Amino acid sequence: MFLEFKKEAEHVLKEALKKASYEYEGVDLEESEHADLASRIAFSLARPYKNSPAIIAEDIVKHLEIPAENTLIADAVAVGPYINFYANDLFLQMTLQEIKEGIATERKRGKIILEHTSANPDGPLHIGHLRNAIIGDVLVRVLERAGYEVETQYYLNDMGRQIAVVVWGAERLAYDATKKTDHAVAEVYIAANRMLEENNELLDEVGELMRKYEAGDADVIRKYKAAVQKCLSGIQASFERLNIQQVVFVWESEFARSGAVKGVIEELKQKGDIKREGAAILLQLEGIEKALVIQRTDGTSLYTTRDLAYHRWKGKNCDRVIDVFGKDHELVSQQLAKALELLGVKAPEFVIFAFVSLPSGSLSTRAGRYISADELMDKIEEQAYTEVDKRRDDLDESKKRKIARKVGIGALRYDMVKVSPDKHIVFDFDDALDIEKKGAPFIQYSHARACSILRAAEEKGYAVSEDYDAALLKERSEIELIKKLSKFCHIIEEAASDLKTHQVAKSARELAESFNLFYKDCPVLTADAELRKSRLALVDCARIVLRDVLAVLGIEAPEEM
RNA sequence: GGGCCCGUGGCUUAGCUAGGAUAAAGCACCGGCCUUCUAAGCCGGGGAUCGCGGGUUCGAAUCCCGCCGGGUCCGCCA
Repeated sequence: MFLEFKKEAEHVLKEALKKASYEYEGVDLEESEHADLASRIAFSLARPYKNSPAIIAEDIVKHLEIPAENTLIADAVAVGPYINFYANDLFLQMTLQEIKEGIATERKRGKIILEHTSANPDGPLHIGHLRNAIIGDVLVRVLERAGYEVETQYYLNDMGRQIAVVVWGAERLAYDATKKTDHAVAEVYIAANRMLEENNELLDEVGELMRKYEAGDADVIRKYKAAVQKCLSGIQASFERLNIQQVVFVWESEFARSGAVKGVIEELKQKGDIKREGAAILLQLEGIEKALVIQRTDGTSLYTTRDLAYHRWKGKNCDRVIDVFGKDHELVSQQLAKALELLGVKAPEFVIFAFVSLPSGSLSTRAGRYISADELMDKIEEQAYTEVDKRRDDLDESKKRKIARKVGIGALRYDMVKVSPDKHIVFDFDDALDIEKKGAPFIQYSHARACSILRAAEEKGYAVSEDYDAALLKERSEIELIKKLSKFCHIIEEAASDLKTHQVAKSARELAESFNLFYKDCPVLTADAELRKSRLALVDCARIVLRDVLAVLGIEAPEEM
């Protein structure tokens, strides 16, 4: 409902500006701690109209006309240079009504192909991939909630040297059948790398595998598929445990063999600024100093070219392309965008996130220097279990485990998504396992409390009904809570347009905070019958929005904790 | 060497795109609150030259320039 309120305030303010004959660019209407909405427009009018901001604000307010009925605005006043808008009782009432009826998200806004994670299938996901996967997955959920149809893709780099090393290693070493499959693959990969380092002449065999794979040798393809699938099934299991939504795996090799890569190279030769160094082909892109190699001296394709073919295909098959990439892909993504422009295909929108490193340095699967997502999940769930166990010895074992899973994975997801993607993270195990009080468990706890009130109400025969009077909700904490609830759509809209998921995490925490204040201030079950009905309605609305905002974060909402 | 990103209380961060109302939170620390719907909660307290130096502006954490520290990338790896 906040969006409707903002729209109306904007309209009213624009009318006043027109009436007072001010020329303006934007109305500069923002959320504020001092009002429900505040405009700073008087500052920017001060200079052209040679008057103090306070006088101009006063003048604008004089011309302001708030409709007599059917309005969401209670009042608009000039406070010094600021014009402050306040929402009225109808706004509060409509907010609750809208939540109860279900917030409409029927608007169809087109199709998005979003790519995230795309980790090489040479081992398990590690904490770096985790950041990619979680940011990507929350983005998917935000965009879906905002009305887009989203297909999530995982680009599978099966043509690189790493995978060739895995395939080569698998012919000489046995997978450890006792381990999760992706971990078994990593062991072979690490061991194979060591063998190759000690015997450089064996590298030719790896090169031979790569050539045969690109050429389409049936036997080699079979070996590759087996190795990649082995790793993938492990990765997929981790995704499920992390509550990552369904992804479609797109194999890089398909673009190489389908002729799409050749097609891209031919097209770039015609449309681009090409130079040749021997048999290699280089593409000079506008504004980028370094030329992009699009074909090797030996005539084979490169990762970049194949990626270009992939992105051309994506661009043609949806309305928006979004890529969640690590910082190391920043230059590559700029080159990609420029080259796609040459090809006449829309460029992707990039969400670039900074690295996760360990105190000992950067992560490396090949060197075995990483913390796997599985290990982290195991430990955090265990930690969550001891926390549950500490508080709830009345519950049976399976119930405690179930809650611990939700809390542990939730805490992990929240911690990853709460910080801005361009912040570099140095991973600290103790820190990660310190189930932060104001993180996911805090929000989940608020949800559980709301559920608990509703359960107790039902037992006493006080069912939530449509028959309540929102006007009875006059306590400060009640009003604050409703206002927080009203912002849900606004938060989703902002996150969907800025592609900034960490703000959703922050808003979710603030909502939980508001609920906890209400919980403390306003007894529900012991209130008078009429007030009780209103408060029960509010609790139910809070439950719905807390559940929804957690769902957008991909965090499960337990009904008890 | 060049490009891009980050630098905010002891620690982790939000705010920076579109400059404005006392710089906002969490952790840690100190003190208080469970006979009332789950204390994973609530209330109070101390603690910040917003990396440093200039500039623009009536006004700068926010914009511009320089420097320092960290990260990342820089043609035939992916």
